[in-house]
Amino acid sequence: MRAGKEPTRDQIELSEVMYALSDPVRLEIVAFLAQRGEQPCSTCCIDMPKSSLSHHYKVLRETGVISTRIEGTRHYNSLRADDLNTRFPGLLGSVVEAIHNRL
Amino acid sequence: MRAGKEPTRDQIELSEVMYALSDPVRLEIVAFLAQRGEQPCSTCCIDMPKSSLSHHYKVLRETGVISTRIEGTRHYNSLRADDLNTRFPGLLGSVVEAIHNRL
DNA sequence: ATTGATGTTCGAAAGTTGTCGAACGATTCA
DNA sequence: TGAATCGTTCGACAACTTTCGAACATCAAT
Repeated sequence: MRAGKEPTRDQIELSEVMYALSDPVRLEIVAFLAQRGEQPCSTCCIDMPKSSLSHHYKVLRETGVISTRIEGTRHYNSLRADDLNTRFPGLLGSVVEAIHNRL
Repeated sequence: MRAGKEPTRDQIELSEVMYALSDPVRLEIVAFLAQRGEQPCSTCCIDMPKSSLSHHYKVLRETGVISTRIEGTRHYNSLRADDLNTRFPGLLGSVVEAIHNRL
């Protein structure tokens, strides 16, 4: 997996983004952020230990799918929609649509 | 990973497709098939042992990304574009475009 | 029949991933 | 200061992936 923190736009790799989106929990997070916009980790109520959830946020962050802004004790996450659309036009949109269309 | 052979259209899962597309070798194969259409394994000249390549084709097949038609000694592979577009509109197109746009 | 061409399958080795509890760090509030 | 909140990090473990050589299966052509 990617090493550093948040990659720059140019550093975002297709294969890594695909990998980040290959886990149901992470897809859930992406769908949540797509629908609600910037949100702290805690508002996405997935029944899972904090450490597991933090792991998934980390993967999304380090692959360039989300960005995290720290404010006080809260970590606000948001999709890097602009960066992703610039790099891979249409990809994020079709993924989000696919998540919402699933049964 | 998925168990059986080729999944039916309804059985294709977003997370599994994303996983299949999270490997550079497999992205290469997908780009190749998108450009050239149905092709036997051997025409996609990726420098790798047969067994490794076969593994990647297997992943693509079992996740529903490609379909394999056997004719004589050749195994012709093609993208399941219709099935993927029905299930996840726009996804395959944006992925293929992204692969071609990469440096 | 033998050989050659295409791919698959098997088994092993090395690396990666997801999950979880426990410990930690930073911030806020009483 | 003390306690609560919000998340991260660490270490461990089981499960899964990637890679590869070797063996195998199937078909075609000699």
